[in-house]
Amino acid sequence: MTKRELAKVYEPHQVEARWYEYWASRGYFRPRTDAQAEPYSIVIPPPNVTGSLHVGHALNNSLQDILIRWRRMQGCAALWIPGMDHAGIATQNVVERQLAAEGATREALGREAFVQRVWQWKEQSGGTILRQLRRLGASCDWDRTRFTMDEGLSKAVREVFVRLYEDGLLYRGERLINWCPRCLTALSDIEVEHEETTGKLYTIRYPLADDPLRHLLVATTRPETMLGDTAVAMHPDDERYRHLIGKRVQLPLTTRDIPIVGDPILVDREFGTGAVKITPAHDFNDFAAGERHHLPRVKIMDLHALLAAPLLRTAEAEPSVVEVIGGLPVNKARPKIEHMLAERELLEKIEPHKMALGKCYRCKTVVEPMLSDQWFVRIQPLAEPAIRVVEEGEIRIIPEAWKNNYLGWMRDIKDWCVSRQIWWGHQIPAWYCETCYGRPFLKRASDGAAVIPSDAVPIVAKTQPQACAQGHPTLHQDPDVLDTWFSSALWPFSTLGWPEQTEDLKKFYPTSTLVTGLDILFFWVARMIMMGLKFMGNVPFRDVYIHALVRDAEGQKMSKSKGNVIDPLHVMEQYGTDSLRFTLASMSTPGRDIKLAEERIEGYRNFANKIWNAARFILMNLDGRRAAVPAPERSVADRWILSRLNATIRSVTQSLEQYRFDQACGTLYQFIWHEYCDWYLELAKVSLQQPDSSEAQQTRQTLLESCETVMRLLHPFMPFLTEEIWQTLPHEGESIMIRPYPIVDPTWEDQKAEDSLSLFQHSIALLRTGRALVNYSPSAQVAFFVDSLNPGGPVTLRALKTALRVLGRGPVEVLPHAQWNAPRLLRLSAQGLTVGLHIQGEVDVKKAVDRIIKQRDEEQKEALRLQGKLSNKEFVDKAPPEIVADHHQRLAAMTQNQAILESSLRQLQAMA
RNA sequence: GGGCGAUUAGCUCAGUGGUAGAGCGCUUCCUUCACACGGAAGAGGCCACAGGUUCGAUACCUGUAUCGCCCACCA
Repeated sequence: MTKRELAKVYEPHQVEARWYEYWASRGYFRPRTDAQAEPYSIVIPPPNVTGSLHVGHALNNSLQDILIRWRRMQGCAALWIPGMDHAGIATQNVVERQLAAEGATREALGREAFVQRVWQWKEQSGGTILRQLRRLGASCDWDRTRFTMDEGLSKAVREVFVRLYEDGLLYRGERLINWCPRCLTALSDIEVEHEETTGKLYTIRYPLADDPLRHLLVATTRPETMLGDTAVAMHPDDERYRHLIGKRVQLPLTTRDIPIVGDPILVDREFGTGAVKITPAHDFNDFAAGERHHLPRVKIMDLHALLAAPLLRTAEAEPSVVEVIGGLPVNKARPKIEHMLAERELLEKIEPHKMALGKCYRCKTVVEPMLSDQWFVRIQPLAEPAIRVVEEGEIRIIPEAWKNNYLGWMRDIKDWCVSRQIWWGHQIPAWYCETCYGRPFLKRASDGAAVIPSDAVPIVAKTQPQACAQGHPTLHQDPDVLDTWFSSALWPFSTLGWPEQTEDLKKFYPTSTLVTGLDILFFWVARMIMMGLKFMGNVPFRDVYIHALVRDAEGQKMSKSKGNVIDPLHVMEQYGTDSLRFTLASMSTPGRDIKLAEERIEGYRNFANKIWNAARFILMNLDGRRAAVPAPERSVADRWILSRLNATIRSVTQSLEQYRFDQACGTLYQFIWHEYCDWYLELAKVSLQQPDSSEAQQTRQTLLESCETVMRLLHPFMPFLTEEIWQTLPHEGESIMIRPYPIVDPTWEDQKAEDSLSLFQHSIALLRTGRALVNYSPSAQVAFFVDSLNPGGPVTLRALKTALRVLGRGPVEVLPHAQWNAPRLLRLSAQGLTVGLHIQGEVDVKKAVDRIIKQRDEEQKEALRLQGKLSNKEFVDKAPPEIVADHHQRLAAMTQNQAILESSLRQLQAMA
């Protein structure tokens, strides 16, 4: 396409698809292999295989792509490893829902067929998100795409499991864990979300066993669990109850009586009645208290969180009670219990009470503390070095505010429950010998899986053993799978080929930067640090950049149910990928959530179009011109823009080094729009008026050079637009994305040119203000004077006279203010600069008069303030001299301004 | 209950111990040969509140209020 055919409006669509294909086909996403190139690597936070791109992903991956493109252009061997997470529970839920739609269940299908079905689904519809990342421009090395359940990563998982076990950092045992009664699996502590709710605090009368007419008052929020009580506790130093310790109470609704124990840890004397029921099988505190007092654990709930009749009978509930609540879920049973207690006059009172309800992070079902056999990682020994590397700065957390968050959690970390009672995931590499155990294992009714007894001895191995140590072939593999975050924890080294000692591993581990959201700091980041240190002996990454959460314009979390979701695919379709990327990056202020509104994206779409048209202008002027010898020296304008560009390069690079994407974008926006387009292109037009002059040739060269540099500077942020323009400009090389990133060039720095242009800009601005005050159309030619009271000012202005005339649209004279001699002049003055505008014909000067009066009054006020400060002895003595001098200077300038404004005012009033 | 963060223009947000800034929106003017997804000129702020430090505080310190987030087994 020739340059003249470029459309007036930038159309991102074909451009994006075309260039992405071009980059991919030429292998630019692979890291360069020359030995001296410094490695720079990022592993992607693997999105769920079920996922599709939402705006959070768009942010996360835009930032990663900015970093990786930037470093690649800087000459690093830049590697960005993509991949996906199998997302155990989430994926299982998705496929189960599909089955349900077909009227099937996973139990009916059986484990093997179900897992196969998930794989099948994964091959067909999984990984949509990776295609969407391409749309976003993500320059991942797709040849290295990994999946947490692919062969290599599964091998890494087994290796880690075995070694942790051998090192005594993994154990299996019966503990109270968080149980999701809908997903039917254990959850780790952080997989439980707490939600504040108002419940009720029940005060119940427990009759004393030896004196049933007297009662002990016990407070609880969960009366339905009382059937599992095995003791009542009070503080041993509590005067009210001390005599009761050792006695027993009759447990209402049952035929049991239970002991009264003293427990200073569990009981807070100030709360409730000072007496607490202990239900070791259904409450975390009570479980611990039960251990201290060697209490039995009475289970009254099954895995669906139903108060199952057989369990209730075992708990010695009265038959009539079993009749009423047997088989009911917790929330249905509670009012029945309440009613029965009230009937027996055992309910003292009910008060409203605030409490935090735990919910499953995958399905929002209320979780139950449940007693069961699970695998745990002994976390303390892993946490200690992981704390140290962050404390000592070997890993930097950015913004630093989150560091304490991390350290606080790590210092108080609990053992990690890693077994899940689902089918989709890495099955635990532990086997149990039925023969050695001595009794046949029970079979679970639902799926026929062996129920492994608590005290069975596991054989942990990387591959399935044929027989146990005694030679028995009667082995059963643990039916459970590992927490999905177990494999994610290995991601930075498993994706590089570990446990093999690959070249990639040697070159790219530790990775350079991890870009992620705060929501998975504990789930993922902390665990990667622990596992990296344990298995690689080194940190998994140097920098952790934590970005914000994207919310809607009202600050609400985006969710499908609220209907406030901004779909990045839709946005890219409508405004272009570059606009979306630039918007997200420019809003990435550290430590603050992003409230994303569509208008914002539109604004940056306009920015992209502005750039497009600037480039179009340059191309039009480069095109078809007779070659002239460039002028020996660059013009002031040329030197100025190169000096400003240089400062921009410095600033953008510094911002990127500090992960200040917002600052980098702001700097680029300001420079490109308000310096490059608003001023430089206008100034360039002046010298291009004689297209065949050597000055014009020099300007064309500067235009080309600066534009090409700006494109490279902007490329990491707006990869498509910049490639499209860059390819159209005369250029060297195949693609902008493999050209060097601009570096600061000291020879471009030119403070004198910057000062000159600053004076020029102020003159034009003042003149335009004057024209607006008397309503002159921008095209009308109006003569004007200009004078600078600063030394050197007039010389500078005279040198720029042509530009003043063209941009000021009128004949201009640079003369000392005293020599201005015209009957009708509108004079405006600011900062030692004065402009006088010839007023022609009939104009309404009232607006100008008002404006000048206003300005004069404001300046008077400010002058008085300055005078006051300067006559304050303390200020003059104690403030830094440069500040005092600055105040003096400003006061002087203001006095001059005022004189001019006054005379201007008199003249205008005479005219009116 | 503990910890952290926020409070600046109508909205979304930068920012600094010494003249308060941007984007969007708003008002007025302009279709001038890069761009109306544009240009120009404007209006609009006791920088949450109260104390303190300082010659000087929107910025530093303390407290208060409101909002948000994270953590937490007080029955």
